Amino acid sequence: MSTYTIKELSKLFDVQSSTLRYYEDIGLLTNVGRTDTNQRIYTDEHIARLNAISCFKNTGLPISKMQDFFKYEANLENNIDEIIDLVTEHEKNIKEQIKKMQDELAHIEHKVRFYNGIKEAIDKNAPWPYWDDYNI
Amino acid sequence: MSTYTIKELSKLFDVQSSTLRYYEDIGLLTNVGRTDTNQRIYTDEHIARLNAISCFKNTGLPISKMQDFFKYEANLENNIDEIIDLVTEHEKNIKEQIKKMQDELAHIEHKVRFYNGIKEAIDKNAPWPYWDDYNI
DNA sequence: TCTTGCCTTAAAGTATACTTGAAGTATTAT
DNA sequence: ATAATACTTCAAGTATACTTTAAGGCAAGA
Repeated sequence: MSTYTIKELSKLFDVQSSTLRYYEDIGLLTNVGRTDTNQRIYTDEHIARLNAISCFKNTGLPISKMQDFFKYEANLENNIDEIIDLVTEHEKNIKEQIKKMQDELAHIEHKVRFYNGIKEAIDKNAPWPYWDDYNI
Repeated sequence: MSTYTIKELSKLFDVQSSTLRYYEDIGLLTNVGRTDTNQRIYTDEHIARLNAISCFKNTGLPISKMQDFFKYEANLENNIDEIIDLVTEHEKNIKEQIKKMQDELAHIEHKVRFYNGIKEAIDKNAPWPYWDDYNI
């Protein structure tokens, strides 16, 4: 089983060392070992944790929910319903977010086409496309 | 051309009145009219603005970029390249966000299946599924 | 007319998620 | 050995995006 220094994890996950200390302070990272000179040692357990944190973060799960999640996970038998609720609700949220982003992407793509149309008109000294077409 | 009170816009866009005042303070809403007793009056121009703000917000564009966008839009002839850059980069960001969310959704769906498997095992008093399967 | 409730400004406060600073100890390269 | 860099704790600071408070003016129903 491998071990890692704070700097190694920092590079692996592209987070600052201070963020790793912060995650430990607030209970997202637990059971962090120490060298005889008090420096943190992480293990593959922490790699797995940080993969989960990264996934949760990328999908907009707030830290408070992550704290709940890892607390539930530490005592899964007694919190299985709570953890299922948490991940199921988060799954639903992600699907809604994706749908919303896809809808809004269409609007942004429209804006990109619209302003490129304006630029062409400016370059050719031609009249601008109608603004009526803009606010769809 | 219709006009709207702050309360009407607040309800239409599901934002607090204070947020509409804040958006005006920081330049996201401009040319807001007043009644003879100093109360704000909005027009369809502001409806269009708030649709754009809402779209940008839903797709994670920071307010500082929105400020740039509306400043460019107010003087489009001289800022057409800047506004095209802004919306094109934002389009790219949204696409990346959607892709990332779709990838991470697969992980969350895996967690949902995994914890439901645990729950079934608990309910049946059966042994738990292997943790090896968990960290994919 | 009174009361309730919405409007106004300006400044201060809040929530979330870190980040930085200070002071001190430890490690690494020359 | 010495200098530069990295580690430690703990508290305070920062960034973003609002939200609330205070103190007062305006408005609509009983």
